Amino acid sequence: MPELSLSRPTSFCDACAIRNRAICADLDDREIGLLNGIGRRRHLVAGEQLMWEGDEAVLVANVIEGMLKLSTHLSDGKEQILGLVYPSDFLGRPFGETSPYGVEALTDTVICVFERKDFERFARDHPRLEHKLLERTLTELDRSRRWMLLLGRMTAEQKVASFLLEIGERLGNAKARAGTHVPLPLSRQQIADVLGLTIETVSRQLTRLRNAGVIDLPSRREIVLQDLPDLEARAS
Amino acid sequence: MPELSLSRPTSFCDACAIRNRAICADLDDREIGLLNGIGRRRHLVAGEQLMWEGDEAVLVANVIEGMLKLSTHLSDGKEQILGLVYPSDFLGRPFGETSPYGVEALTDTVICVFERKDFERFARDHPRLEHKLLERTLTELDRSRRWMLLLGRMTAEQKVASFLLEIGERLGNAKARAGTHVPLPLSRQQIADVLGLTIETVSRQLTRLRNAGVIDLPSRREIVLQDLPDLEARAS
DNA sequence: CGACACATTGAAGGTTCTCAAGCCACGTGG
DNA sequence: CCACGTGGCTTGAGAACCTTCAATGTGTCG
Repeated sequence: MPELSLSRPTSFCDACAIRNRAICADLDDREIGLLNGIGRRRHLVAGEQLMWEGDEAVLVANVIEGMLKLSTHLSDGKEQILGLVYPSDFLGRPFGETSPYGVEALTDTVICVFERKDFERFARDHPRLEHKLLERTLTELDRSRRWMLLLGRMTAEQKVASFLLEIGERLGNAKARAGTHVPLPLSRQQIADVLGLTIETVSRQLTRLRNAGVIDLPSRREIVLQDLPDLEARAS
Repeated sequence: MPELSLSRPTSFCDACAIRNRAICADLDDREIGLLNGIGRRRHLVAGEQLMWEGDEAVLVANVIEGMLKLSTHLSDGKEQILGLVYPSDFLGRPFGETSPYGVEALTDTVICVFERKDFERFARDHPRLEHKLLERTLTELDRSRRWMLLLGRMTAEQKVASFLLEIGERLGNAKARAGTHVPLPLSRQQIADVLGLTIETVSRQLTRLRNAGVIDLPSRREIVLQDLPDLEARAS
């Protein structure tokens, strides 16, 4: 922890990979210093559960590296993934007592965690932070509503194509181009749980797309988007 | 407009039915006066469209009376209702350029509208209001995510039962009791568009529930919840 | 190499959708 | 007052899509 030996208490945040994209972006040095005082870094390994559905929401976090899922279950055990969380996204439920979903790391992950109460106090004292959080929450609400259209009205093919486009955009670290190699942080079962399908239907749709030359599947955890326009047409 | 003749510029808000439940709840008299200066009341008749999907988002509003729907369409015309908006709810997309959904009144409606730009300026100057808006947006996000579970993983019967319970809670002006008479502000087609089903499936499920004695359907636009525990069991 | 988890493929089945007809409530005009 | 038309809702039959169940295939790690 060489950061702690510095005289200025800025350590983590200065070197933070998402410093300018997360909700902390608008804070000045003094504020960052304060925030740094109540947060700490934490590593999660793939598959590790950070929060459980219905449990008391004790912490919130910024995602620095890696990817997580938010998910909930029906009484018969069927799972629905409610959201995927990417680097620079905010994680957790401030101003609420219990977590309405479970949070699990899909890949090895680094997050910057805060006690929820500490974070709330800080947020109420720093409107610029709260404003950033509001903008982010509004964007997330739009995103989840677009997902409702997918879940309610799309066919299996449209769902899978939409999913591939989304993941391509967010992980192809640029607007997806033809031939983009995309790492796939989800298993087939998890893709099914995102799309409200079964694992078999997802598998069939993927091989259909591969046979049509629209995508390639070099391994279970990689996808190559070969014909973007075609994929977009199928996602319509 | 007798309010304008008063010396204090408080008029509308003082008499507002949702004064203590909307996002304005935490404002003091001076702030309410300012807010009142940039807002105005507007009436909508059932079926009237307030905003169109994809259009520039020029206004935001508080709902005072009545009910509205947020909806979006697939290219082939299929509609998905993304949310129902009740009295005291906030309406619109602040801090965004275009509206990601259309807004239409389901019943005759009274709203308190603001130019989006005016509202944003006011919000940034009044952190207490922005905080209220944040809490509301977080709650709305939770709600829309719960709806994702419904859309992705529930059977038609579970969807219809869940819908009836939700509407019973929000319109039965109390925690729903057995025998509660619930007005139904949606047509069968609109219910289908909320649940991601077809009108025929909704109709069949409703008659199944009626035949089972769980509900009664005195008219097309009324529902009586007769056996709450049974309905809850079917919604599980 | 063998065991295991995960993924693919196939065949059968079911729930929901589609298409079509009939029903009901309501309003209008004869 | 009743016939009639209209729009919304219900009901039925058949088809489609996705699921379920089951077997086979593939990659990874000891």
